[in-house]
This record gives sequence, C-alpha cells and structure tokens, in this order.
Amino acid sequence: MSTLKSSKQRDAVLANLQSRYDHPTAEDIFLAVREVIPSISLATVYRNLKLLESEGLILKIPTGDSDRFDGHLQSHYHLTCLNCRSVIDLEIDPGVTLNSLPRDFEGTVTSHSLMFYGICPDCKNSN
Amino acid sequence: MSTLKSSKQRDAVLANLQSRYDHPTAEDIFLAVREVIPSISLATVYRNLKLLESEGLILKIPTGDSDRFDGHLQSHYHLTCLNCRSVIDLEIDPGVTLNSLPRDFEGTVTSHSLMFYGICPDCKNSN
DNA sequence: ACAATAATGATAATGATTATCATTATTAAA
DNA sequence: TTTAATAATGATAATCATTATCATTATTGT
Repeated sequence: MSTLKSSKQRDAVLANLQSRYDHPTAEDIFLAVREVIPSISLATVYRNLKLLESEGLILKIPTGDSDRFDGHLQSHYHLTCLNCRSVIDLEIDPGVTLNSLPRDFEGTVTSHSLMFYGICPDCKNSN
Repeated sequence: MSTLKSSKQRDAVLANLQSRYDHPTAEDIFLAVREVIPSISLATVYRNLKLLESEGLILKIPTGDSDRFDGHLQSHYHLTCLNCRSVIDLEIDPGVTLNSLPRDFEGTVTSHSLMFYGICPDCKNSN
C-alpha cells in the first residue's frame, strides 16, 4: 500500500476549504487556490479532494449537479437554495424530531431529504 | 407555455417506476421498459424522468454517482449500502430525534446526511 | 546525494445527462 | 375525419463533471 507524501497543493486545497463557509465546487476551489499556486491543475484539485475525503478530513456533498465540499466536519446539516443554488449551513438542535424539522428560519424550508449510509441486510448476511 | 400531451412511453416509465421498490437508475428503467416498448430510446427515458420529477410524480435521489429514481412519494428515507451500492427504503418513526437516528436495524447504519431544500435568507430578502 | 515512489500538470478518456433535429403521434377545432 | 399545430419520439451529437494516463518533478527515508 502507498504511504502519503506531503504536497503544498494538497495543503493549499485543505486550507482553502477550512477557511471558507460556503460550500464550493471543485472548480471554485481550483480558482481560489490558483491565486496562491498559479501552476496548480484542476486534476490535482479533484485528486486531492478525493484523497482528503477518504481520509475523513473533508466532506463531499452530492447535489444532483456538481458536488460541493465542506471543510468543517461538525455542522452536518445543509440547505440548498432552490433559487440561487447556494448551499448554506443549518444549525439544528439534535433533539428535534423528524416531524418537527425546521419549516421556518431566516429563510424558508419546503422539503428535506435524509440519506443513511451503511450496510444493507443482504450484504450483512452474506459474510 | 407548452401543454402536456400523453405518450405511451411516458406512461410506461411511470408505471415501471411505480411497480418496483428498488431505486433504479435511468439505465435500469430503460432496460426494463424496453421489454415492453422495444423501440424506446434512452433519451426518452431521461426526458420523461425529468418531466415526471418536475410534475412531482416521482422523486430523484442524487447519490454521488448515477441518480436514482423513486415512484413512491410517501417513504422519504433511504439507506445507501456502502458495499453493494443499492438504495433501500428505511421506515422511520417520524417522532424519532436526530440524535437517536437508527444506528442498528436489520443492517448497519454508520452515518447519515440531511439536506433541506428551500429559499436562503439572502434570496428571501431580495424580493 | 541517492533510490524509491508519491504527486504533479497536461490532457485524453469516460460516463451520465442534455441538446438537436428530422420524423411521428396526439390533440383540438373546422 | 381531415387538418393544422405542436408535443413527443428515436437517433445521435454535444456537454459537463470527473477520472485515468503518463511523462516529469518533488518528497522521503537511507
């Protein structure tokens, strides 16, 4: 198995992601990091985002169009604005129930989707 | 604006989606409907899935890879199996709280993601 | 310094989805 | 029931996000 080697490109991608609170696409990050490392390639950004995600250092947010990324592991809940397509953080009391999920905050919530990740019964039994 | 016209292809796509409880991709649906309408095109399946979703008759589930579709509007919660990549329904008591979300059922739940859809404060205020 | 190899930049390839366009099917009205 | 208008289709090209390839460069432990 391969051992990680450090690189300033990877560090810069992670630092950028941890410095911002929007939820940028790979392209967004590429444009931002290029200000610091003009030679960086888009492929390198994608590569490192994948790596950082598998290391558990960042979060990938699938959205139907381009994936978004989040450098902050604590706040798990997001709102996708159906108007401007931005993704923002949503602070929620973890004691809230599914049938009382936020309908009203500074904006408006019209729906939500909840996805669980794990092992399905079939896979669990065939081991 | 255009008025909807009926088509047997669209009916067949919807019927197929409502008859099954897995969460097929557009390709899966194409293969199934082709058994009934051999001449149907993959583009027609995509077209009608998009149309049916915008009509609110079906649900699109973004997953990071190919989108999945759901013909059943009631059951909102899903589990993505990290092993076989299948998406299955998960029945959850709506009175359950976020910090007591299912960790154990017939399978295993390791994490979850909750996405809200609506209008962000910025867009709401600029109207 | 050196050897081993991970990371890079450039770019080609892939895979999913959407757009185009000539043809066909559906609809409402004459 | 023809007809005119136009939505839907099938075939396929185009697009867009992401991944793979590959020759070169950078990092690491010795």
